[in-house]
Amino acid sequence: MPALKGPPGSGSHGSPGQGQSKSERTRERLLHAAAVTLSRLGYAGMRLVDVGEEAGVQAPAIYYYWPSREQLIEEVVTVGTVRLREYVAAALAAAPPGTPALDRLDIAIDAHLRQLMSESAFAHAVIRNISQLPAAIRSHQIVEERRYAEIWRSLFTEAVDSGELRSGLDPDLAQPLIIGILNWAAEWWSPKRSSIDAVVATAQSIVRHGVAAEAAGASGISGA
Amino acid sequence: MPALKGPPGSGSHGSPGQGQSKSERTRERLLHAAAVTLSRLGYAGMRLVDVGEEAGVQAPAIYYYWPSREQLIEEVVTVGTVRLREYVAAALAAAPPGTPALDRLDIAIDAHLRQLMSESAFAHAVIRNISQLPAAIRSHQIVEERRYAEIWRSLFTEAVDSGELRSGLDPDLAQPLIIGILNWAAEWWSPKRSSIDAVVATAQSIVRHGVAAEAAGASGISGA
DNA sequence: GTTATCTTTTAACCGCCATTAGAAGATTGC
DNA sequence: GCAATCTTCTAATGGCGGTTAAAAGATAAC
Repeated sequence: MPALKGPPGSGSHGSPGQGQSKSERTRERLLHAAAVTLSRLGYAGMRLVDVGEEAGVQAPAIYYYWPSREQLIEEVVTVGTVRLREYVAAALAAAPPGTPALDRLDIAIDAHLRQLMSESAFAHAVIRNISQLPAAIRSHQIVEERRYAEIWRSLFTEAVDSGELRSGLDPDLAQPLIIGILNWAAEWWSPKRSSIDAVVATAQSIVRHGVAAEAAGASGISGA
Repeated sequence: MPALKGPPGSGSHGSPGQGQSKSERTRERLLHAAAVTLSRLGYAGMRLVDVGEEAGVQAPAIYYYWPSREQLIEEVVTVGTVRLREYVAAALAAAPPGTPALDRLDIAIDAHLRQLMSESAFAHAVIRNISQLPAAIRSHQIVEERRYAEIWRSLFTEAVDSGELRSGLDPDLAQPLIIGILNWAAEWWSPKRSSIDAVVATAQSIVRHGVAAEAAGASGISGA
């Protein structure tokens, strides 16, 4: 009975694959393959054979790293949610203090969209599957998701408090509607269709005008 | 070898269930059950047992009406797309001639959201599954979807031509982004959370301000 | 009330896929 | 280069679920 690896990658997703053991790299390759396959075929449709194929490995090899298919999926969606949250949080944290709420909203939109469209199949896998995931698998993910939602909630709260949000707009409805703009991009966008920059800019423009108080200008932040 | 029913419901989805034979009603019940189950469990996760259970029938009974699981799903997604398109098209057709493009946009948003949130599990099933459906199953659906997309494209074209769309906004990007606001509502909205009317009004408000040319007023049409 | 047809059920069948067992290949320390 | 461990493979196993077969229940016409 070989001692199963604890999850070593849990904190090291900054710079992908250099100074790790072969085993660690295989594990990451499998996790990534699972994310890709999961977003293509869905929760019930993802076969371990597909994952193995995507990673260049036979299916049973997966059991060396995870005790079950369910655990693998659980890690994919948890990692996907965590990375998305951390990416957006980091972008916001990098903004100088005193940045207006609407500019911070632009930053969050930029980060969320980029993470979704280019950075990782993980966020993609989460967004396409949460609604169909058995509750048992979401136990960890759901915690992270709530933490992420909290970021957006506070963005809107800031905007309300500073008077930047158009009055009469319910922030508790506006927020999920705006998220919809971003998340749905995972369904239709492809690099052939347009540049990421163009999508980000258009989304920012629509959202800013869509929620800003009447007086607000149309400017944005620099091109981050 | 009992002659399989041709699809009798193909044109009669206006007023649900009164003057039909028991068989026709069972077929509709099964189709609806399939839509519900499909949106809950996804393409690969939908079991015929679940569909049967939802409809109060044993699974093999399904084969009296459809030759295979795939054909059943194909009908669900096709019907879902057709109904959505027809519902939105009808709402737009009811607008008086000369209605400004942005007001027509409000109408389309209203219709799309209502169809999605209350009218039918069908649109729901489509939206949650298109990306994961095998191409073979989408052959018919995809045609209807293109026709539906054409409605939205022309809405935006009208808005551009009449100068109601904010200049600098790419309508080919704005359109799918706006659709995202609507479709994603299927993921988060529940009747416990808010009224449909509130969601519709908020979405309309965000979209109107989001895409309107600077001079445009914030008014809408009457409440439907 | 009997017969022909329509509808639904129960009881297999069969293939697919997660999982397990156990053997073979790497890898590393010595 | 040899042994211990780590990693991956090939070859079963077992259950689940789509599908088929054939019988049993409705239904309607006469």
